[in-house]
Amino acid sequence: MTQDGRRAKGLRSREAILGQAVALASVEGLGGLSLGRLAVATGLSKSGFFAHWRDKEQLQLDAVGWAVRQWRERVIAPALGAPAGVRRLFALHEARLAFYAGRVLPGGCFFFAVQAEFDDHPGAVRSRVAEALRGWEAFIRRLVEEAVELGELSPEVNPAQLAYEIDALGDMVVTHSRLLDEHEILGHARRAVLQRLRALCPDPSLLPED
Amino acid sequence: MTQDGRRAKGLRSREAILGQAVALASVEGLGGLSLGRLAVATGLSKSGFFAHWRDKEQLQLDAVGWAVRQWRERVIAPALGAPAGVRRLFALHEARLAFYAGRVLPGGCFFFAVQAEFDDHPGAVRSRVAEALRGWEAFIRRLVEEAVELGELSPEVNPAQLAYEIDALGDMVVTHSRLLDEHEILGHARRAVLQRLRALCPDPSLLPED
DNA sequence: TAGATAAACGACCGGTCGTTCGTATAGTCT
DNA sequence: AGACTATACGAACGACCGGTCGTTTATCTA
Repeated sequence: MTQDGRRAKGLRSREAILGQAVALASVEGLGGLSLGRLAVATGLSKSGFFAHWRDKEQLQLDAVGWAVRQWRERVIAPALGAPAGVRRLFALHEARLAFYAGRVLPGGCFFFAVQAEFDDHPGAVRSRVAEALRGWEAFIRRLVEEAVELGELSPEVNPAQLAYEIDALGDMVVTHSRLLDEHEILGHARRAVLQRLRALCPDPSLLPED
Repeated sequence: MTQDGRRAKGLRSREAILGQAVALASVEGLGGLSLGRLAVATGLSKSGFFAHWRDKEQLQLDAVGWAVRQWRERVIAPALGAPAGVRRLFALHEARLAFYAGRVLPGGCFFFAVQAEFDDHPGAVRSRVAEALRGWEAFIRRLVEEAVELGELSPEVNPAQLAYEIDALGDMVVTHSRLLDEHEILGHARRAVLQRLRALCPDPSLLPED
């Protein structure tokens, strides 16, 4: 319980480095993440890293963990502020779009970049990323099921199917908004999910019209 | 017009190399595409490449061009075999899913990998990729407009909006099918577009039920 | 105060990267 | 036959990569 100034400083360093690493990886990917450049970005020396992580893979794994926490705080938590049901489902979609539009990460989305990079590279990092993705899909599915149970979505809805649709319509914003017209793409992504939910909702007045 | 055996051989080499490059880049990305590994995969020497391309960027640009041609042959052309309208639109979606499911490229999709990689890296490659993406989106949009003109889609349909949805629902298959259950994801992607089109189509019998 | 410990550093290693250069070979043209 | 040219090669380069090592500095503990 004694407060060790040394360990506290180390913890601060780790957190700062992981934040930078996630931001950098959202642009360059976890593989293109060079320890040298990361050192420059954090004002530390390259060799100093190995006091905190055994090798690059450990840093990558911790970066995934850090990104999961960030996603929970910036996307999931805000959505949980909305009332359960179809409104919470749409709030989740909007929170995600806001995360992208707000340029929280310079590359848009850590997970998108890392999924595209590691889907064909078996290993510990891929396993963690797949686990995070499964958790995310399961979370959306649960919100769908909640909405069905509350009678706010048609009972004929297939939760896994709708979860895939919502996720896909949001995911594609990351690259397309950077290669095409950002404002237009964000509008398409928002309206696509909104109209889909309104069509399935017995009481569309729960959701904005447009 | 005289057939030069030397140039013919060079052309064959270039085509073989570009095919390998596109396949490799669908896994590693265009940046992670190492000339050394590419040389081994094609049975040539690394230095021999520079007889064909000034530098790596030229090779990358040609690889994008090759991938565009491949996409036209393997996805767009088959779809054009279907009658214009909503059936052609769905045939396009199915041809794309077949391209992924058939493992034509080991990484699933060249464009997906390259878009994720270059959306934040300005330069000639990014410009070409963005141009290819604009062309692809415009193509889907045109098929939507055709279907509307033929009365096979509700006149209230926003073509750009629907094109985004179809593209997004197909795009996300690339990573998700590799990180989750492939068969399930393919089913979600297929059914999502199918049901969306059937709901907008005055004569749903034009499309399969499921 | 002396010893232990954690954080961070500079110098350096072997390996791979993209690229250059000089050269050999084989097909084409005059 | 001789000049020319496209293809391809081996050797070598400078830059950068992930990672190791020994050391210094600051802090905590006995």
